[in-house]
This record gives sequence, structure tokens and C-alpha cells, in this order.
Amino acid sequence: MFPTREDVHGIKRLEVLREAAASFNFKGYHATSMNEIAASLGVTKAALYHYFPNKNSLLAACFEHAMDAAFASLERARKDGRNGRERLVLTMSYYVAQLINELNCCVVLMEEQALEPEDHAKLVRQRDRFERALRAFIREGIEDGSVVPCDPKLAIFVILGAMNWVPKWFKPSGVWKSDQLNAALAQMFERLVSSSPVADMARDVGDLPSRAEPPVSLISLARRGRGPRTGQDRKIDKKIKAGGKR
Amino acid sequence: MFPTREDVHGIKRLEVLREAAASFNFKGYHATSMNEIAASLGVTKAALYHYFPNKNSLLAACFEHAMDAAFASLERARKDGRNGRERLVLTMSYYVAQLINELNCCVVLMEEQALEPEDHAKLVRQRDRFERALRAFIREGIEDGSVVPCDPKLAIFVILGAMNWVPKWFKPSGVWKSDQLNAALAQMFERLVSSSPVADMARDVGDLPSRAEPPVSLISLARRGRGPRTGQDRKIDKKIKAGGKR
DNA sequence: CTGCCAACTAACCGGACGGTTAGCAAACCG
DNA sequence: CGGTTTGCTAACCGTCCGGTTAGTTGGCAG
Repeated sequence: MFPTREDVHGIKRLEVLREAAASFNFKGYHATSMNEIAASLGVTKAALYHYFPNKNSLLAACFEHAMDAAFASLERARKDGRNGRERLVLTMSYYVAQLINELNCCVVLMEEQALEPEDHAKLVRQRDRFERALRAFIREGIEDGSVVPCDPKLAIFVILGAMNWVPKWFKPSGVWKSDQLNAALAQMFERLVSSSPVADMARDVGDLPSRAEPPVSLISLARRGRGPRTGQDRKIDKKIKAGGKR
Repeated sequence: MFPTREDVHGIKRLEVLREAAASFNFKGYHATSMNEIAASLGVTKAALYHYFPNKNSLLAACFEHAMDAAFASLERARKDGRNGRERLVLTMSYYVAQLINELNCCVVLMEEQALEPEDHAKLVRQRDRFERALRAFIREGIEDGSVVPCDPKLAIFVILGAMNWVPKWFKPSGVWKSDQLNAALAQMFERLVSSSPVADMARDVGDLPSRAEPPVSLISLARRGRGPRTGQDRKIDKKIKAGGKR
């Protein structure tokens, strides 16, 4: 079955979201104009309003996406981890993995105050719930002996800070691969909270084992950053479609 | 000697800077308008242009201030610390202490890409130098046995991330005092990099010993957030000045 | 072939924001 | 005292940006 019109719409919508998330992360929400997002995707500003009602809803969707990933990671880690420490470290690991290859290097957006009041309130509720769950892992770990006695609040702030700083220096195209980063961060967090001496850490993150390259989005990648579409592009579209069906 | 006109000018300039830094940290550079900064100080926008040529130079001054504090902390720690680990942890401790009470809770500004190209280049140079010095502390510590073998780059990224996240959750008016925060962060960083088992950490940051309240700025505090000055204010100014001389 | 709808562009609108100008009042200086 | 400078306000300007509108094109259903 070929993709229906609705499928295509959904995929393009996601493309817009990824582009926006990448820009918001890199330059900040207010420093990113709708025109810029549109131009990077090779369309005009007005086209974006077919997928999102306004700029703010784009930001809200980014946060929603991130929080979904957070809770999914939480659930997976709850099952896979055997004690508080393992669950905590696994949560962060799953979380960063999911966001890095779904939302194009974005880890966590920082300008939550730019959200509309309702969206903001919702985010704060969800984030609090997430952070409470993480702190609970710390307490659980202290009780089961896997985590060193410490202030759970502070420990989680430190870990989240390190996580949220990642987009500022990590580029998926750099020497460190995303799964190397992920493993190295897990080692660091483990050392931070573990009650017992931790196995040696990597002396060089680049030496960690790494799987194959993560998949890259296909749609609109060829057109990225080449200005608005022209009549010529429509013909190309037609050709591609015809070629695809053959 | 009473303050000269230049003294007053310098003090007010610093007040503007503090207010701007606090706003930039809280809402972000682009989300803060000159009107808002001015209003919080009880003046009009145009008044700000007596102290800074434009908005961007305000941001540049913030970064300059922060980098000065960074290098000062580095030097102090180089002398006070007895090995790589101590020097690293002391640097961060001095740094956060200085910024918290000089720049009103600001730790590090994040929107460096908003700077003018020249300012940005200068900042990047300085920041790289700072980070290289921190990484050198890690390497020094690994050699002298005070730091666990690890990737210096990653360790510093993790520590800086935790630091730069502080302004997102720490409020000087909250239950944790700034020196409690400082001590607790030092414990965390120590545990992260130390080669040997670390003394127990605080179970509750609020239980850490704390000195008296940090000093609060006096100038313009009374007027903060009460709209532009009117003729009435001038008379108040006069009274204050007269009273001060008596 | 015909009519409709989705997708998109080009052009435009209103408002906010950075920055400027003119002018006034107090402070300083001889 | 008079003349100049400083510190500020009120009003204004140009630009950019979020969002809208009208119109065009191509695919698709009947």
C-alpha cells in the first residue's frame, strides 16, 4: 500500500516538528523565526500553518514529544532495572537515546516559560511527576543499598543538568557517536550515585563500542536549505512520484 | 569622601547589568525587552542607553563578567588546591559563589549565539581556555592519583552542565541557602571524579551549615517595579541625598 | 472531462521591539 | 549667578516577525 494523503501529511508534520526542535534547541525559541524554519524545509512560512496553528503550538509539541519519551523511558526502566540505581540510570539512557534519534539531537528544550499558560502548567505538572519518579528511584536505591546516601533532589538536579547541557556540545556528526555518548553518560551517572566502587570509566568516549550509524530522515532532506519551491520543483515532485510507482 | 558622579554612574551601570543578567537568565535574551529591564528598575527604556550603547552590549557585559569570575576562580583554586581534584572542585565552588552574589543568582548565560560575531569569537576563545584549564585539572588529578581515570572532556561537560542548570531551579530566596548549595554541589562533583571513596554526602542540602544571609543590593531596590519616575521621585532623590550628607 | 479539495505561494497587516531625538530639570562649575 | 553638562522622559521611527488572506496549481473522485 502506498502512503495515503493523510500519511504524507503526518510525515511532513513530523518533519516540521523535527526542524523546529533542532532550531529551538540550537538558537532558542525566540531567536528562531517561522520564516527560518520554513526556509530550511524549502517552503514558505504560510505552509507551516497547514501543520501547526501557530509558533507556540510548535514549541508545545516539542515538549509533548519530550515528555512522552520521558515517561516511556521511565516505564521501560522500571521493568528492566533490578534496583533503584539501575532504574535511574536506565531511564536516562533510554531517554537520551530516544530523543537523539527521534528529534534530531534535541535532548530537552529550555524555554518552557515561552509556552502559553495552559501548556506551561501541563508541562510543569508532567515534569514534576517525572522528577518525582526519578527521586523515588534514588530513595529506592538508598534503601536497597544500590545508591549512596545523598539528597535525592540535588542528585536529580545534577543529573538533569548534565543531560540538558548535552545539546550545547554534542553534534551527532562529531567524533563521538550517539550510542558512545549514551554509554559514557550512563557510566558517569552510575559513578555519581552508586554506593559501591564502580567499574573503570572510559578514558576516551570515542573508544567505546558503537553500532552502525543511526538512520537519517529521508523526506525533504534533499531539499533542505535551498529556498522556497518554484514551478520547477513541482515537476521534480511529479517525476519522483512517477518513478516511485514504477 | 562622598561618591562622585562617576561613582554613582558606575554603580547604576552595575545595577542595570544585574537586572539584565537576572532577566536574561530567567527568560532568555530574546524574550527580554529593553522596556522590561527599564521598568523593573523604575526608569524608561531610553535611560538604559546612557549606560550601554545597545542591548547586545548588555549581553556581552554579562558574559565578560562571568568569564572574569571564571578566571579569577581558576587562579585562586590553582593556589589553594593541593591536587588536581581539589583544584577542580574549588574552581567550581569559587565560581558559583562569586556569580551568585555578584550577578544576582546568575550562573552562566546560555544564549551566546546571540552575541555579535566579534564578541562571540572572544567568548568562545575565553570559554575554550577555561574548559581546557578544567580538563587539565582532571588530567593532573588522574596523574597525581586524586581523580579516577576517565575522559576529561566528558567529565567537564557533565560538571558544567550541572552548574549551568542551577539557575533553572535555584532561587536565593528558597529553602536552600546559596552557601549550602555551593557545599552540596562540591560534594557531588567530588564524588563524581574522586579516585577514592568520598566522605558521606548530605542527606538533605538544607541541613548543611550556612552563614548569614548574603548582602543584598541597596540601590534602586526600593523603587524596583514601580513604573517610570515622575517629578515626585526627583524630590525623593533630593531628600535621600540631603539626608545622606547630614 | 468537471468540480472539488488539499497544498502551497505571494502579498499583505498590525503590533512589538530596538534604537533615536528633542527637550526639560537638576546638578555642577566658574 | 549664568552657562554647561548630566540624567532622564516622552514621543517617535523603521524594521522584523507572527499570523492572515487571496489566489494558483495539481491530484483525485465521480
